Amino acid sequence: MYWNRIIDTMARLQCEWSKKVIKEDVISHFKNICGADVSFTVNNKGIAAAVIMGSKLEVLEKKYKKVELPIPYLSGFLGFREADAILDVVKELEHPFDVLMVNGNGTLHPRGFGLASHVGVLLGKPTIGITKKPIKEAERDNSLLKINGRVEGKIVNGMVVSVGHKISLKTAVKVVKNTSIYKMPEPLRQAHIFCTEKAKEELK
DNA sequence: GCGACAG
DNA sequence: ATCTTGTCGC
Repeated sequence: MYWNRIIDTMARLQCEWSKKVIKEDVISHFKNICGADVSFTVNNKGIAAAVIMGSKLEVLEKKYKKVELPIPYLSGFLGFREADAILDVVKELEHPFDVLMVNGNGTLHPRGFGLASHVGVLLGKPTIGITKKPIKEAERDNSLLKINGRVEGKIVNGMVVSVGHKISLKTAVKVVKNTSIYKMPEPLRQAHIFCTEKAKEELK
């Protein structure tokens, strides 16, 4: 009964908060890069992990934390499921970082406020959204991805890249290219490996 | 019941 | 996301 109203409320908040997203570069040089991801165990519990890498893609710091996911997965509302978990673990990091990479969309989203933007606005730092496949509402135009007729994402090496916050799409693409060895930027890949490993340990 | 889905 | 091996292709 209340579920439809919850969804309406979340959608309204996304529209409102999307106005806060800055789709321009606020810094020009990216030294330390953070990747954060969440793996699930059971009953909406999971492990959030964050990894910081330096300019030569060396690991500077790794952190993980047990988390609870407040709502089930629902396309278009991933931010309300995972953003707090990611913020919790990222805030425990001691090293500084210039940009955060997240497994999800940024402005390539029906209401311009995917997980990466959600995390970015709440954190107040530059974020980049990266996914393996475009969100269903996206329209493809060669390597460009449009939502509501506007270019908000780009396909790079099979990955979908979009602006999370405080960065331009052009720069976001550049950062992703510079940090990719495999088909996923290293900070995100390491964070993913780390949290799935910890999630499996949790199941023992 | 089946397929589809940003994860 | 997660359950899960080998296999085809570059």
